[in-house]
Amino acid sequence: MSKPDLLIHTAFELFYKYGIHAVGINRILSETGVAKKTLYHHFASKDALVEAVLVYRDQIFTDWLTSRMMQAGEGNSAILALFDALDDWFHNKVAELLPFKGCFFVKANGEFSDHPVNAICQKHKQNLTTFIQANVPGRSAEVAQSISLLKEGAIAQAYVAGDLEAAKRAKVLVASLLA
Amino acid sequence: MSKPDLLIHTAFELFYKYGIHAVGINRILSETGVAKKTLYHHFASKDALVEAVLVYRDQIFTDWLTSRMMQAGEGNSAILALFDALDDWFHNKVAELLPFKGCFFVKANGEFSDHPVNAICQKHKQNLTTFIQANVPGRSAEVAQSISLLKEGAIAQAYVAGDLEAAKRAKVLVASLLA
DNA sequence: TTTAGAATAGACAGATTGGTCTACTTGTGT
DNA sequence: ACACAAGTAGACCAATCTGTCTATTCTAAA
Repeated sequence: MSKPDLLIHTAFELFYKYGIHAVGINRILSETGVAKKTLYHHFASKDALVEAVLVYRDQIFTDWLTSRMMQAGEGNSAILALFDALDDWFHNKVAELLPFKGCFFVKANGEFSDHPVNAICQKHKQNLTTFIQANVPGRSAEVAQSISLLKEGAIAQAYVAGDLEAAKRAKVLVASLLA
Repeated sequence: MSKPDLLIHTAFELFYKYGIHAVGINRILSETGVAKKTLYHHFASKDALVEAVLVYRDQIFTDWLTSRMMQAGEGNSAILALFDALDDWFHNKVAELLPFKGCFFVKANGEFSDHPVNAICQKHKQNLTTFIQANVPGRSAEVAQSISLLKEGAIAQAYVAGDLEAAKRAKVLVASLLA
């Protein structure tokens, strides 16, 4: 793996587990074995690394979720598959997402205020909502927002309250919404 | 206002806006005008202050939400009132909660890992779910969890995605759940 | 009026932060 | 064989972090 990729990968692991402000550059360096000069050769600042990490996670997560949905077909089956996918995530059955620790974008967004990070997080959520919308009867933006709400609720409830069955609950609610 | 209360109040404002790790002790001191010695006279450490802030917010928030619910009566009306209350919060109509910046407990929880803070945040969510449960037909724990899920989803969606009408969407879903 | 606790300012300590820099070693493509 | 980019270790910097401490003042109750 290239040095930039290694840094991004390791930084994500640490940021996701411990929080972004709680993890210093030096810790990322000592865990990767990469020299400080090399990090600053590839990234202008810690902020730049943070943004690269968000882009990386956006790609991994969005690819995974959309492929799980499309694999199930189109329309309602795709929507229902979304919640089956979440359920797998909560129960740590998805290796590529790493052990479940909530939504990285919600966490990152909460650590910054009036910062480029906030825009990246909002965009990530918007993109997913748009993808959902394409699979909703009549492509209704309203319905897509409601489904996103259920998705966010399931993730938050699973993480903060420790309700690992939250995705199944949300699936029931989404089924009645689509009916 | 007593010094400890002043410190807690100001610390909450800053933590809520900028994040806990992003705000240093010195900033809280300079904004309050309180001496450092005084802070450490009342709180053993920054961690102790953080925990006091969480307890403070728990009280303010829970008191506000439960009183809004009970004010509307019992049972289904209380549940529906919960989402009307959220809607007011999102639109900054609730002075005592300060300008809406998402759920403080979700944010705080995301900044710590295997730390007393996590237990406090989980407890806060559990307490609210228990209160909801008391107003649910048949006192079903399952239904209460689903309503909590909708509540969390509305807050996350309103904050991260900027969907300020999320509470109204959640209210529609909860109505169908109760029907 | 005495006295104890709460408050003050702010110097100080030791650790850690993000970031720069020098001097050197590698690896790769021409 | 040569040149250039990417990598190395780690010293160093200024700023900031949490937390301690001294020396002094305020305030309220006995």
